[in-house]
Amino acid sequence: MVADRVSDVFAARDSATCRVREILDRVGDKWSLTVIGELGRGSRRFTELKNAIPGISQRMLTATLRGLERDGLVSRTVHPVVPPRVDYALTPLGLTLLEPVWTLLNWALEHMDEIEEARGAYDGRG
Amino acid sequence: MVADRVSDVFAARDSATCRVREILDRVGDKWSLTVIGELGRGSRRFTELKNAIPGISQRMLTATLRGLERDGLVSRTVHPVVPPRVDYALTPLGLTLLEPVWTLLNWALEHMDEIEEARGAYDGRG
DNA sequence: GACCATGGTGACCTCCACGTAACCGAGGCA
DNA sequence: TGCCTCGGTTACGTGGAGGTCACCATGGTC
Repeated sequence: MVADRVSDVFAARDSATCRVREILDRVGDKWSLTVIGELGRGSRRFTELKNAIPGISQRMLTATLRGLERDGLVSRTVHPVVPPRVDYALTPLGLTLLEPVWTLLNWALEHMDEIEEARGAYDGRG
Repeated sequence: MVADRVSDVFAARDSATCRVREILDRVGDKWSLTVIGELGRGSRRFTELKNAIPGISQRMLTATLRGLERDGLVSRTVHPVVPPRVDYALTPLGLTLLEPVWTLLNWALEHMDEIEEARGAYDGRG
């Protein structure tokens, strides 16, 4: 049963919970997952990312990419030409992240209706 | 390949990305995953949760539980006794969430070292 | 009458994630 | 001499997440 495995891992609170929080802090911000999803489709230039992700500001795209680069999830390649050309891509480590993300995404797609319904019921009760 | 599936889902930006953001907003806050993890081990009373989760304040525990209850992930059972007794447990829907959470947790445990190392290298370069 | 535990609620404050807007430097091009 | 593009950086402002602390109702118990 899945619950048992989860419990076992969660039980080691010092190591596990704090670590999962660290990765949630990384991936749980507003743009990281979207950027990772876009880069999952292939290498992208800065401006390509900006155009592909509606609503993201230049500043936030830079910040998000820096964070992902710092954590070794994304690689940054500068081509010394004019105008500048910078390519971003998922690293091998970044690629391995796609699977857990996909699992979560899939869960969201499968159960969003139930959640929506539960919210309606809860709010209806007051 | 996992990347392809992820990309396909992410490609439907309107439906998928916004939905995964919704679930990340729920699960990505500071305490929800920890509470879910604890409840994954079995039903718990309010005070048991408070004691089991070091650092959480009464107010945040209440808020977190209310949010999870609203989304149908956690059930709340009040026993009309004195002093009050309130039991919290994962709903069937909440139980299904354990698997994707476990996947993410597992990824975190497997790759945290690499991330730590990447951070060190990045910060070292300045 | 005073004190305890339980399961909260509400006022208040702080900090930071995020948004907006302006600016920048190198070179091509007209 | 400007003006363009690309890939940023910097200054500044704001909302909301989350922390702290006080307070509360109930009834048992001493």
